[in-house]
Amino acid sequence: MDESAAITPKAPVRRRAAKGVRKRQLIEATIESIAKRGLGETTLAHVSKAAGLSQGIVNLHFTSKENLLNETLNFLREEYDQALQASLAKSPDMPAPRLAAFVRADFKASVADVKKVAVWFAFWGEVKSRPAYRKICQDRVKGSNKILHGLLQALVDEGQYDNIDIPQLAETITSLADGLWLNLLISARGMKRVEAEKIMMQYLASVFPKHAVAFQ
Amino acid sequence: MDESAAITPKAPVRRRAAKGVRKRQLIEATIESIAKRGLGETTLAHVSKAAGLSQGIVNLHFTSKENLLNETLNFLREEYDQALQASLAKSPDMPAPRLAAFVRADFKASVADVKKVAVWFAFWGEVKSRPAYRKICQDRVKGSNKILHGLLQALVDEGQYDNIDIPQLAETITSLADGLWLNLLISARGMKRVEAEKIMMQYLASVFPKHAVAFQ
DNA sequence: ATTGTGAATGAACGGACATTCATTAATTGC
DNA sequence: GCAATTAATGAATGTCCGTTCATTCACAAT
Repeated sequence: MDESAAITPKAPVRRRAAKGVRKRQLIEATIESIAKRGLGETTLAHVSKAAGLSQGIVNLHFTSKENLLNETLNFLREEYDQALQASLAKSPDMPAPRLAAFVRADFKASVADVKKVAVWFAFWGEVKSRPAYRKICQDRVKGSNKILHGLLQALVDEGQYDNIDIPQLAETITSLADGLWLNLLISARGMKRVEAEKIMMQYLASVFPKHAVAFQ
Repeated sequence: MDESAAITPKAPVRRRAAKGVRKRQLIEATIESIAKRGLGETTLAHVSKAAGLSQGIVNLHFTSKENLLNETLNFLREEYDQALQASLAKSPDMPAPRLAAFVRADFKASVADVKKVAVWFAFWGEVKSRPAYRKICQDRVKGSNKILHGLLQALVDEGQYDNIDIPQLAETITSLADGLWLNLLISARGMKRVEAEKIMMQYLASVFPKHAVAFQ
């Protein structure tokens, strides 16, 4: 909470650190700040202070604020991708459980916590006017969409489902997931991750009734 | 496009106008600016210039920028409500067509055009850190959710549908609608309103198969 | 120890922006 | 017509914030 407490207390303050370490540290401070104050109110002073470092530090490592924000969004995207891959890697190699693992990734605690979701929305809110943000957001969807298509195709084949328009179904699934994220953020009586996940699963069970057990 | 062209050309520039007229004019200029530049880059100079008025005009009518933004979001909410009411008013008085009218309202040209959606997302992006925004957004959902529950109940009764969890279904429908809006905003190969609407209808037809005709 | 290197600092700078307010001008009531 | 009223202006003000850069400091090589 208090952003001046970010310095490791006992250990003699390491004044020098590897580039990668600092950049990551600053990106995480940025995420914190955006979640707490919003994109508009986030200043470099906030970020550097939260990281326990000095004024000019962001410009040193990222050249500009704009750059820091781009890299922050990119970090979020990579983190999302990795969570997705990890979720898939753990699932048994069958279409239905894999699809379940795919959508569950969206609601894992590390991905769908309110802070992270708030930051995603902060960037989405500027997508229209910032091509750089739009590009990164599109890349996220493009990557996961490709996987999703594969999973859906496999499942349709396995279950001999008829009349399923895969591209359209994929859009529905991603849209529903994103909309549930908004719910997580806004909902008055605090919709929870598990509840969102349940809604998602219920939907998949209805589309693929023969595999309903996989979506419980 | 060019924001200096907002003055009505021939008519002798009316220097004075009713309070309500000016406020509305400024709110519309704000929406334009947010859609074009984003919330973060929107300045009072942009807004007043786009309205063809002077520097201090926003402070005169809204006291502060914060106030202007709150009222802009509120305007959007009211406009959304009215579009919903209008859509319902035109529909025949039967559950299925009414439900169709309800969701179609979300994808009417006046409501779901890219500009407006961009502005919604701009505000959603700050919801976490701005209680005032959150409140207004919650109110929007609360209002439409109440109507939605009624429609779903009526339709379930009429169609004798079993095993339908109405609150959960309502969440699914609103979430899907919001997610489709995000798609409208981000999607590379420009998802269109009609396409989003089709996805929505398809979903409803699958939930209420006996009334599928109403959702075409 | 001495020196070279580059990470880190933080005071200073300049531009942008919200807000203020004295002034101007249109409109209304008398 | 003549105040009185109030919308509107726009230059001025003060604050905030991103960026710069001369300086300091930690560390490694020699």
